[in-house]
Amino acid sequence: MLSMKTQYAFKALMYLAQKDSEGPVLIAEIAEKKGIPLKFLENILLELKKAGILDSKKGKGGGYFFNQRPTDVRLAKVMRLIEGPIALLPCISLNFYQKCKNCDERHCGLNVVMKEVRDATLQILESKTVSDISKLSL
Amino acid sequence: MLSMKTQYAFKALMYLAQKDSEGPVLIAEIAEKKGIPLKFLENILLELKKAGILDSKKGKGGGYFFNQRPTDVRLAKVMRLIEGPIALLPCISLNFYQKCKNCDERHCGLNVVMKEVRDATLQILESKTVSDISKLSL
DNA sequence: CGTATTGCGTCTTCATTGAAAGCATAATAT
DNA sequence: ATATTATGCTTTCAATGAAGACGCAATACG
Repeated sequence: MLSMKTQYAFKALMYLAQKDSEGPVLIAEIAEKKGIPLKFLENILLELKKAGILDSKKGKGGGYFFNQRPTDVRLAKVMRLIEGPIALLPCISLNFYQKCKNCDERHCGLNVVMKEVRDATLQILESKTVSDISKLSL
Repeated sequence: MLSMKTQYAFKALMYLAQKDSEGPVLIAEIAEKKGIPLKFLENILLELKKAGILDSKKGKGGGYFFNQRPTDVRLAKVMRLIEGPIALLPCISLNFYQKCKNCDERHCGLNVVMKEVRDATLQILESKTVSDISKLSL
């Protein structure tokens, strides 16, 4: 199951994508419309900014907006950034690999099956973008 | 990512499946061979027993063994039992459904994509059994 | 200017869960 | 009876999730 943080991140990104042409959006507006605790949302948006996905502007008329185009932000990227590994086991993860103890990966049936799951999941999350899911929500 | 508990559960089941014909297996033996903390493993095996997957015998010559046949224990069942929901969002889960706030599920793009992920994952985890993964490990 | 607006940074808190460890009890084979 | 082994119950300890408080920094606009 995804953490609240990740779910909030996706919701915020969808909201921003829908308002993409309208200039900076207030954190408070996103928080209210999407039912996200304000301070928590600040952290999330900041993380997305540091990763180069969003940008922000301070002061009056400020707020958050996309730095990259929503059509370029793949869901897998957001997942890895906020949630961490996509694979179900550390010994399978492409970006967060860790060897597992007492287990020869070349002869581990669990490894084989979980790789199948990872590949199926990745195929979906790498092919869909924030723009895709925001458009599905109209 | 799966919890340690779930990873241990799978490893223990694989070990038991490989020794299926040799009578009860000691908790201590599984713990040692698979590098699992003894007391933690006790809890896990007990849970698997209460779910009807395993059975145990006390006293000398006792230990754990399969109640159901390993070919009948689907990975999805173990996952749901030990880990919880397989879906990435509560509003998608078949067995642990919860409505999500501030989100109309019929018009949520995130919902659509995460359902695809769930279905792809389920197709694999429902079709593979403990017997399958234990045989892959020889 | 300076003042209101808005994001940024840091620190603290609080509850939940993960991951065990300890110890006493119950069943079984011999 | 006794040794062996599983079971039950309680507690602990660390990490993480999920926030809340408060002050600082940048910007627009008059």
